[in-house]
Amino acid sequence: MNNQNIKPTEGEMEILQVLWQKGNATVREVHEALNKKDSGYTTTLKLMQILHEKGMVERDTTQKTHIYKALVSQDKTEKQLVNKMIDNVFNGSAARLVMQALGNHSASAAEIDEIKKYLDSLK
Amino acid sequence: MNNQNIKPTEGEMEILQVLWQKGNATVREVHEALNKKDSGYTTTLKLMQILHEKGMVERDTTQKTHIYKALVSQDKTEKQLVNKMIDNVFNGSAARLVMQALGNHSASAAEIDEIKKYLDSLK
DNA sequence: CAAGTTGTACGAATTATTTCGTATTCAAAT
DNA sequence: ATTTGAATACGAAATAATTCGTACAACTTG
Repeated sequence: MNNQNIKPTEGEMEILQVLWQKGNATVREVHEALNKKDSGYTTTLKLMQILHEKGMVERDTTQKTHIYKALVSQDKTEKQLVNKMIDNVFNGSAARLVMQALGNHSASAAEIDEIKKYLDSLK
Repeated sequence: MNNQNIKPTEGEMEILQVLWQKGNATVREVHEALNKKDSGYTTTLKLMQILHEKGMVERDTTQKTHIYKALVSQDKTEKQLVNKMIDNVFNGSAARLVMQALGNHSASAAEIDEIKKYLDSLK
């Protein structure tokens, strides 16, 4: 199996989000984007170092201030997490998850149309 | 807010699943349903006791062998977890989660039809 | 009734995750 | 050059979650 197991923790996930959104960023940028009142700069730093150890991000260390970039793709990571939830929570039924997601967050009419279009494209 | 915060851990979640499916069950029944090779009976027991402490399950202790039953609803719990994922992973977009869930191979043609029907019913 | 079996209770060890304290390095500014 | 500020490194504390060992109670059943 070609299966790289991407399993970011919740804290790691928050950081990856920022990196995906920004493309690349310094620790300070990430830390400020998250602006957590409950944890300090070195916590963010540490988490990013751990992400690096685990091979989920790369960094440019040619300058004093390192620049980080996600190595795992947002798409793959999201798929992993969603699949895990489908298995763990919805007993393997993607449809059940979808309905729960929509029944819920009162998706707008526009969103619903978008999803229908998407469903058609799957055929 | 009337918001009871249901936040089962992954291990707790597995047990709740069995309880929802079976209606009620003994520790042994749950443990066997899960058949984990990597953890013993007392682990399952402990987790179920913790669920009880937290008020997520109730139990009938009139007999020697206790009988457990979920107190939190499957629907509410699923909603919580899905919402959390929408927020944490999909930046608040239910539609993105849905598409990610369906873009997988997890959804069969039949499932997709079912979802479309469901979408129509939402209007 | 004694021995074995099955159950609960629960503290404590283990493992995972997050958070921080502190040392050190580098660069800019006085 | 010295001070100051902003950065990394990293061990270790704090917290959370899982797992287990072991004591003990309650039922078989021989």
